[in-house]
Amino acid sequence: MARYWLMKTEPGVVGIDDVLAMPKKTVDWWGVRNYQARNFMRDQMQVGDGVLFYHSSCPEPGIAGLAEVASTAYPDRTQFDPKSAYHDPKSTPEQPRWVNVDVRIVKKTRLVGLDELRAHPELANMRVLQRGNRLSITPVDPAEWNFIVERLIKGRK
DNA sequence: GCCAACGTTGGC
DNA sequence: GCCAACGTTGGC
Repeated sequence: MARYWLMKTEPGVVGIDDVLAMPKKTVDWWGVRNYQARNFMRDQMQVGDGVLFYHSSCPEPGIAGLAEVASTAYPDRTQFDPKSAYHDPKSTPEQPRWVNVDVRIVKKTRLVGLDELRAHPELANMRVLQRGNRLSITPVDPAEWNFIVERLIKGRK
């Protein structure tokens, strides 16, 4: 059964326009260094799962588009690169610690900002709206996904 | 720049 | 295994 996720990225590093410019509009979701987020990718994500592509740490935080999981998890290339800020000296190709999936943009949408998300009681339980939330990948309820896609994206302007 | 939240580290 | 200190995230 398909699942739904919200995945955060900093548009100053890799934003939705950067991914649209890539071959197949697909990016490897490198750089996750949190075990809970890693485990979501490793243990639960399946090709075709829905993704809310979220911009964070930027002037306009919010959902910037719809995407989908385009691969199962495989080792994150940056963990082996000594020059990368994401290098993990304790990780080896034989026993990689960090993985990522590929994410493909389905469509860029208008920016659905945090304030707008907060305005709807139907979305009040979303992890991304909770105070102090830091987890970069969070599951999204089917009802929340449907509300956002049907009411906030397709249903408006 | 502030600070809440929380994951990670390391001494014991 | 505990837990204080430290580091990071991310909205404001």
